[in-house]
Amino acid sequence: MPALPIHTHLPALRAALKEQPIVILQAPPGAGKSTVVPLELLHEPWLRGQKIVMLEPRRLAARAVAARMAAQLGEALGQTVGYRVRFESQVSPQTRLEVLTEGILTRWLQRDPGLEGIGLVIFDEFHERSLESDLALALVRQVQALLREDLRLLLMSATLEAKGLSAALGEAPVLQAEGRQYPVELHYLPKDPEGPLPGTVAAGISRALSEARGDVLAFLPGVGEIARTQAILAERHPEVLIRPLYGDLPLEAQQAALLPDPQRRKVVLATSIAETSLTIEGIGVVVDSGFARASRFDPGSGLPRLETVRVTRDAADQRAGRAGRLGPGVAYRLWSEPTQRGLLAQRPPEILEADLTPLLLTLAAWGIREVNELSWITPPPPGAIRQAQALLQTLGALEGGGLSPRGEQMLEWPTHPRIAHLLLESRSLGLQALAADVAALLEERDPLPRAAGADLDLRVQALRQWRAGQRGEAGGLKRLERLAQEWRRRLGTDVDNRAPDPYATGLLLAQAYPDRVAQLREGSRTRYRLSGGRGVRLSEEDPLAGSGWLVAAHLDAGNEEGRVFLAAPVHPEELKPLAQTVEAVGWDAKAGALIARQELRLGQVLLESQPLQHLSEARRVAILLEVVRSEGLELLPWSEALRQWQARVLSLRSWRPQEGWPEVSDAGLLEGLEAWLGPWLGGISRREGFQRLDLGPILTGLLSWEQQRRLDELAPTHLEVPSGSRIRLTYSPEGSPPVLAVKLQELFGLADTPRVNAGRTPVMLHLLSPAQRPIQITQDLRSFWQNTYPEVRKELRGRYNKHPWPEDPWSAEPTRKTHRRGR
DNA sequence: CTCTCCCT
Repeated sequence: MPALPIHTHLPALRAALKEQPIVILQAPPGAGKSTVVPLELLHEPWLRGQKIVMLEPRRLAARAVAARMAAQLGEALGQTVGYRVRFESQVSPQTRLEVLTEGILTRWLQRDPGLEGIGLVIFDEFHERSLESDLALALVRQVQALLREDLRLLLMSATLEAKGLSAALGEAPVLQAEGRQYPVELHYLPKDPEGPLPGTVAAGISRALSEARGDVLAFLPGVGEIARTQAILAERHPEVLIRPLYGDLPLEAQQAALLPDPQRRKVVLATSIAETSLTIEGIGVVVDSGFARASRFDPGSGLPRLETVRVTRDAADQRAGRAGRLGPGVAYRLWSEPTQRGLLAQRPPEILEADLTPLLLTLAAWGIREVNELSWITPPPPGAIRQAQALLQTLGALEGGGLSPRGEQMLEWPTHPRIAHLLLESRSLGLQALAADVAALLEERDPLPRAAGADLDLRVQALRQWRAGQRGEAGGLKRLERLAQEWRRRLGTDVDNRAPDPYATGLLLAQAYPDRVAQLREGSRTRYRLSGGRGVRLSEEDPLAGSGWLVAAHLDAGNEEGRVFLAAPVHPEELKPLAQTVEAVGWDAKAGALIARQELRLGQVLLESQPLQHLSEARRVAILLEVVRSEGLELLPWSEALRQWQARVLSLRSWRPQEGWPEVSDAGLLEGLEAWLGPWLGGISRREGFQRLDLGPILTGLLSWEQQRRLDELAPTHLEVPSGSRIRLTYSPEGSPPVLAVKLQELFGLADTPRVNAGRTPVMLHLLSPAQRPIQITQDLRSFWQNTYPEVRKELRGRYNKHPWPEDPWSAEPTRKTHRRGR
């Protein structure tokens, strides 16, 4: 075995693992850690003959690493060294070292939480911080703490963040190994470029072609930029071979980009797929646009959103490192040095940006109610947790905070909970064969070009036609069929190659995506509203445009409106079993009317609505009372007399606090609304109905007979004055003395201020002129006659000469008339 | 104008 840098660190690593439950090995790419370390540890005494498991983030890597190690032992795969990825494994009873993709371990743990027979779990490429590796680590650490103190964990990481990681893991020891990478000379731009990216990258590539040697690898964010850059370069450098490279490219085209061309110099225009997943031979120069596309889960809508973001420092280093695999290389970074200093060190761990539905289902199966029962390096964010819980609830996977029987069934299917639910439901719908095809298509890359539009049914057709015999390699259909075959096997169903029913496809999609049922908006052919609440759009040319109802499987949350990439039409009647019957009962404030409808709803989307047959009186009254509470007592038909009644009762309440007069202020009435108003609301269903209430008797009912009698006696509505007039009193709710507004002439002969409240409360006299103008306000009539009247008389006598102004008011005849017509 | 990558 050739000596790799890692070999010098092996004694320290052995010693650390002997003592420590968790060890971190930091080694850059090329140090040989993935293939050397597991084999070297296989015979450690502390393993006590138990197996080693190593986790890889990608299937390709799991197979390749296992194969390299088997070759080093001179064995076939599946002897001492084996691997497992979904639906594929090479292991035997002799296997002592198993390389797994990360998710496989999580599934193992469900069945065997003690990890029996395993002595060491190695996390390779841990710095990538995939959702699965964070979850696997959290679970395995709990196993270690509760059941398996002897279990050892080794985290292998390529980046320099080992210190922070160590701190998060109880000061786990960190070993650092050197890499075996050739130096890469870095070039920055004097300032950040402006204008469209393809032009900038094309210029960078021209410079790389003239200044450096070897093939060129350029990193761009996505397919659009790659195509535009290719167009510019093809004109400028006809002598160079240009190859695009991205995940959606057919396999043959990908391979063409990987191999060197013997005749021509090659430029590969790649997405971030070439950072780690694919290695290109013969690259001498890297040109890095500095941008990448990243998917972020939007917890608000439950939809992913694709964003163009600046690369992080570790990604930029990884990109540049691609030029230093065979010899010293060069990398052109198309940004400035100040910008470089501002780059984020690493991408945020996936757990912060991903859909957490699968994670939450796993946790529920693990019996975890509260995510922080586990030790996380980065705890999952609350918004995404809530969204995942809501979705699992909708899919019927949860029950009383734990896993439901359906949730348990879902876990038996190695796929996203949405798709597991679709597969399970296909049985009762009698659509198993179609479900197998649909599930495969939902998981894999789209076999058709984007121009084909969003119709999922076209994909089912393509898969079925391919299967029926007109086979070619195009579009990864073979891969799709392998997957579909697995689902058919598990569903116990046969191939069906007939033309599919697009509405059946839509019905299946609705099982997986009940939150993505889309109803066409009125007056539009492309704009839809999702049951989950968001607005989404199809492209104008899409053959599905104009369909009234769709279920969207793949979409992008977008900014204001989302975009649909994959969908199928659906009959709304077929959605009824998924929908919820909701009683829409309440008050439409705008229309001023009671609403009582029974609605069949799928989230925000209304399937059906009909008047509610039985609205209980209690509910109706409760709603109406709430309306009064929110709109106020002014909704009721108050008259001046009733407001006075209210003020009279309140006056007595304040004058005679011991007597138990009721609290009939507006606030008090609102407080006790149910009791006094509730029984009268029977027939009301519109705002006008309140105005037809007979409020007088309703309010009077608040007083006992005795109180009603005493009210009239103690706080009469009117008083008779010497002239014989019955004059209205005006009470105030605060209980200040009631006002008696009366023409002065009507009081002649009266010595003292009239009183109410059994003689205890003198009224407030507003003495008026014959023209009803106030002359004086007083509670002391005697003093008025004595002190003020002579002056008033002098002043007004001339002006109102038809009225009597006797010198002696004490003995004058009271009158409401003028002189002449006086008796 | 506008779909990165990966996985049970």
